[in-house]
Amino acid sequence: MTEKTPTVTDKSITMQDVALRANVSQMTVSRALFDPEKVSEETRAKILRIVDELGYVPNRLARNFGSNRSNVIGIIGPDIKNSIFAATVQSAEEVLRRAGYELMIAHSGLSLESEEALIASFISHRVCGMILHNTSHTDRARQLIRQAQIPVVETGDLAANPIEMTVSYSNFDAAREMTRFLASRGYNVIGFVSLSTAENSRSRERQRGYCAALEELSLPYEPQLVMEVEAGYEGGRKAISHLIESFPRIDAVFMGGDVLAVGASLECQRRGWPIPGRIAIATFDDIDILAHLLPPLTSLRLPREKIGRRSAELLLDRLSGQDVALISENLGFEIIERSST
Amino acid sequence: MTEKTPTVTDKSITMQDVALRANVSQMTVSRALFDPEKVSEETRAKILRIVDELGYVPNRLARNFGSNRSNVIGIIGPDIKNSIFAATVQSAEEVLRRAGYELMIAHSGLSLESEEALIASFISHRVCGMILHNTSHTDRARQLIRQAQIPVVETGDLAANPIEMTVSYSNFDAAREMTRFLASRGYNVIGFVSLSTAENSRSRERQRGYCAALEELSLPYEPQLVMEVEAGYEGGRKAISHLIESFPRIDAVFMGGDVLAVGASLECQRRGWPIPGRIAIATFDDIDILAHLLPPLTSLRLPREKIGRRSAELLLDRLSGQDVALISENLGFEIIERSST
DNA sequence: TTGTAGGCGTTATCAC
DNA sequence: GTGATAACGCCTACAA
Repeated sequence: MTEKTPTVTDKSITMQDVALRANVSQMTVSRALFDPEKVSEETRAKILRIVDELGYVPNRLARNFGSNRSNVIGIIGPDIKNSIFAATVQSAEEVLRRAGYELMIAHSGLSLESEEALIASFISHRVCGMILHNTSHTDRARQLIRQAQIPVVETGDLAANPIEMTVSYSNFDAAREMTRFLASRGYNVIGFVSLSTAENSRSRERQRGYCAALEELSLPYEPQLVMEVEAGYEGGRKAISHLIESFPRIDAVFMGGDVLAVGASLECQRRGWPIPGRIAIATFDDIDILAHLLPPLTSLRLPREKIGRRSAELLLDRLSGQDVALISENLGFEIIERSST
Repeated sequence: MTEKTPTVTDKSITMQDVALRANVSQMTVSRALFDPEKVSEETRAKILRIVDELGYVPNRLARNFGSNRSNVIGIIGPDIKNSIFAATVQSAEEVLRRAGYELMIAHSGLSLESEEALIASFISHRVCGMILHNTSHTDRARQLIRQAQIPVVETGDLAANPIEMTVSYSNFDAAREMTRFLASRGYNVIGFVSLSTAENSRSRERQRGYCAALEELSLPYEPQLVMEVEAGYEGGRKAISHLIESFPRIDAVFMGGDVLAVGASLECQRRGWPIPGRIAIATFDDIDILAHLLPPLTSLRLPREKIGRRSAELLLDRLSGQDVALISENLGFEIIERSST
């Protein structure tokens, strides 16, 4: 058996291997690859050719370790399947990868302890930055981040007490505006449905916004009009049935979550309750389906993609040395009025 | 200003720091943490106490580098927002994290070249394994993986030519079965709608399955009954309108994608076309909403979570030394019959 | 433009 | 059970 192809070696190729073949020092190979202006045209060409021949791939682990700075950014959210978080991850990833960074991902459920453990894990990996889709953290989590001295962007809500940078819309403002919008359209017995406010600070803020608007509008707060349900279409269906049956005067409902709203809409259709004739429906997060429902649902368009993009950009700014202290970027929202109100 | 708290140090705490405080060598600290049986009860306790006091966090970068084996697994899919991929990521992450691994994530669109670049990037990070939500790859991508000698699981479809391990259901089989199912219910002018088969091998396999079933059933293949549309609800809506108007004899349609099916269902409602009276609808991927539509849609339940879980488990098996060569795990699917057929 | 020396924080290996 | 020492593959800093 002739050996036309080199025998398979177990160890991967290093810069040293390239250097030997090119008759240069290992440092010159390093420069040719990552600091090309500092190497003569000629040697660089030779080195690149050999790199290609050998199929050399730089060892990022060694690079990051040696230079004491990684190109990995960590991102933590409650649930990867969650549409806002998924959009954030995707758009952040696009920006970061183009700039040469990698993304480490983890989900924490809604547990702050779990988030803390994930943060610790990321920091032990020496991530050079983090995006947290959450604005409440354990004390130790905050301390870990401070100690690690890495840039962090919080999203999911405008952090009241940001660690450093926060990029979001305000759940409170958005809910408040939408409630006011419903009132401006003549509805005055407005229900509010969300996920558990005890577990989820975003739901809590939305509920607060709803309450604040009622107060401003001098509308009475009716405890029976405020519900918390389990996630899922079923939750939305049950909620609207319950509201209509237990509080027949209700004329509008503001669903604090997209899936809940779709469930509610479908339940109304099934029951033959006209929207908005019997009840108007408005909701958070303008997911695509809302425009196709019968009738299309009025909703809050959140800057999903932009949140990820801006978060990434701010991280990059900080990583390139810009020493901007506390940043709070309110990306706002938009009320999309459709025929459900 | 008295110094009650130690001055902030820029550099993070190392094993050496712990070792000095504990009056042991740095190696003993390493053992106390990661090989505890090899250290006396007494010294271990002392070391752990000091680790805690100092808030020492092991440097994973250094560990991975020093041991020449990382605890990071890479995962690449077409689109993080895609429901099947998101479920795969989430369930894989749960299994892997429990075993002490991290996840690096990237999305490739549908471009094989882009996937290749991402694979190269992951390999340069010395990921210890990969999950690819795709079964077609460039030659160089395959070569990179072979050369890196890391375990890889392919998902998204049962790979015809697996690199090593593949965990999925068969898109071909599933489409074939569903088409046969529709025929068994008495429908015999069955349309098929999917995303672009040129760009997406999964769509292609689904279309092939549909065609194969027609042939087995001796039903004629009508080119006008087979459509490819853009992703989104709008695509599904346009497709069903077009099919019904241009081929009125149609009595059922098999939507090769969940969003398309929802769009089609909503369009039928809007048009007043009874389902299944005017046209029956069946679809891929039993997303939650299908059960709540009017009428609920018959669909293929895919083992979404299980795909991620099993992929992760197989990787872990391989990483713990089990040298199983080619594995192809067909996780199957299930037809969920609802009133739309 | 190129090279040399030293170090990054850990693990592997061998000695005590 | 514990310690010393040499890697690991690259980058920083300085020298030629």
